[in-house]
Amino acid sequence: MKKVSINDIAARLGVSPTLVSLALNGKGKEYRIRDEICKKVLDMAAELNYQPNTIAKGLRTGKTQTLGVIVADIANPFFGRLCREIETEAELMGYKVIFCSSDEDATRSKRQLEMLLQSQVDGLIISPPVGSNEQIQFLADAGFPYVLIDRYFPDIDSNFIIVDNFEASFNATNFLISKGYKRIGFLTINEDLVTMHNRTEGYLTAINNSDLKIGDTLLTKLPFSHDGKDVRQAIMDLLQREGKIDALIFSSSKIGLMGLEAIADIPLKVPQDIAIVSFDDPDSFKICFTPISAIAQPLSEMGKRSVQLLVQQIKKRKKTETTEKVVLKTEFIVRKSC
Amino acid sequence: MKKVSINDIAARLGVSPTLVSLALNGKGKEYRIRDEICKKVLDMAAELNYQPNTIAKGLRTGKTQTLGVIVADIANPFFGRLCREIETEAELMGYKVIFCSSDEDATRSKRQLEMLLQSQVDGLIISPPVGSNEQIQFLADAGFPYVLIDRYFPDIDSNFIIVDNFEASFNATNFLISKGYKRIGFLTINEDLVTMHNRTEGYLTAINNSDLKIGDTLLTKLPFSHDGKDVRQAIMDLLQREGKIDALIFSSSKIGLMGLEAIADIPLKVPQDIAIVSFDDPDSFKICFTPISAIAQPLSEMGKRSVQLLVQQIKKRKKTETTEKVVLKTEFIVRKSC
DNA sequence: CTGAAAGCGCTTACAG
DNA sequence: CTGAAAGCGCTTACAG
Repeated sequence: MKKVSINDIAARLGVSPTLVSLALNGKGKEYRIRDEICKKVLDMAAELNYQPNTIAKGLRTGKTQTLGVIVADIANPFFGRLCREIETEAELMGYKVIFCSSDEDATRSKRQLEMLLQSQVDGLIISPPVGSNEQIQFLADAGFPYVLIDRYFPDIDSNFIIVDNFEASFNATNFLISKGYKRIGFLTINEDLVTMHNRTEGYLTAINNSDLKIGDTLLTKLPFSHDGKDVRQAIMDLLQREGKIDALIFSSSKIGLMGLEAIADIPLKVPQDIAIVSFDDPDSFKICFTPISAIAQPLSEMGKRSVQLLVQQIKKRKKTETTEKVVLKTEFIVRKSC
Repeated sequence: MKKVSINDIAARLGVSPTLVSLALNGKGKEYRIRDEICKKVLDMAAELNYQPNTIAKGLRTGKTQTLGVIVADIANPFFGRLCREIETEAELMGYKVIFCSSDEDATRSKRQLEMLLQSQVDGLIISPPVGSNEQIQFLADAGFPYVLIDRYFPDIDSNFIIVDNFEASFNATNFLISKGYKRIGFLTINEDLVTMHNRTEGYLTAINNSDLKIGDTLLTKLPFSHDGKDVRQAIMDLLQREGKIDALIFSSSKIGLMGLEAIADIPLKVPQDIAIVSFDDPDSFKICFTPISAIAQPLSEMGKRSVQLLVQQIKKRKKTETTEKVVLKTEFIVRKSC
């Protein structure tokens, strides 16, 4: 496959590569190139099936029209759908995207960040793992265009798109309280992510504002690395407390999926034995043994806004002085599980 | 963010860029550069936090260490997990990847293919939509490295990785027959994809080899564009045939998910009212009202093999004369739905 | 209206 | 052992 370049077209036509470049880029008018010549160039390009080499262009212009995205795992339904939204919006705005899954591992994300920077991406959308603070600080200091998504670091001034996790958690907990549930458990992970922290705080605040005298006794934090067995064990523990739980909130779809598998296996009947609410809203919750009430995040808006915010930043020549912090609302979808 | 180049290092050290390039690429020994100089270069690179510009390298060498992937939709659990496997294996082999979702639209995939080619990807992994035959033929004619995945075009000699869809479908149908089900429906889409075709053939062959005298009367093909309502309607139709269906096979997880939602809504009890088997095995099938028996594809192996096969092709300088056609086995996972 | 020249940041013969 | 030069395929002042 011999690739045809701008020079080939120029040679065939006996004109300069400059002219070909100008004509091809629609700058014919601007540079007052004769229409007739312009047309000849376009025709020849079509005839030779000319495909511009975008990396050569990128090297010259310093813009690659490529975005880098780092999320925890593109196979996870939450991030997969988010990535899809990002892809679609990016395509609309003329960007392609390189996706990376960090597995919430700061070492991996650091390697991926370096790779993306070396690939000369124009900007980054990142869901930063615990411990990646310096990586983000580096971007901030360098004035490199980036947008954080799903989480942020309170001590680093960044553009970010998140949802109001505190409120979502607070409302869901209050909903359960209003339904008469007395012993409401909360299952989360022991991480320093603000996202998870805020979800826990929302739950605890609702509990402490209520007449339920349970404090944080039904709050369980799973270790950072956990699997289905750990989740099952945690649920068993909550069931064996004096006055076992009558409702349980999962702080993410990942935990929720594992938790529901355990619950089906124990088995417990939902909502008779236990009421369930989970963060996120993967397809599975709709066809679950009992459809699960869910705190759905506005994935489409999150994806779109993050790309828009990023591209806006890329386009701006001077470093932006003020960062934009977008906090979106979640939607509480009540199904039969409570 | 001033980027530091090989020339900056050379200037600082008073040596030539050639030397720096050689040292940085570990060719010091090969070119008998003094160890001492090599070390100085490496130290200076570290000190200046030098990041090689991979697109400049790509322009010069003709290799970008980038793979292009086109699937139907990265948010679809099947393709999302497949992409994740591809990402991981590609990273291991030193490649980054640009993912595109074609939505099974040949016009979109054509645009994406052009974009990827213009981006100088070293190779492509494609799940080609109906009607994209010429796009694939073009790659084949050009001798461009590519691997098809999940489907292929019988009349184009390509490398591909698929599963044995006929056998999977044949076995699953026979399993239902052996369990005593008499009126086994099959819900698929009216597409010309071999994958879907083979699944249908497997079903029909099993039915026709049996004593069940149903022929293709319980085979329903949905229109190319279908939504939950169409699926629901199709199931209602099958239930209203004289001697309604007692078992139903879904030919993909996408249809399965919509079908199960309809079944929960009608409502039908699984497996009492109807037994269910579905192709693919998303998480949701495990926590479904009744866990669903599934035909699981070896996603990890598919992803890994496709990358390996592709990279092997890229590395080979001469065009490969023989293509490799990999047909993997599926795993039939029996759960409570039948 | 059009072209020659420089340069983006690399690598790779080639020469000495 | 090391450097000068060319070139990958573009774009962009600059000159005429």
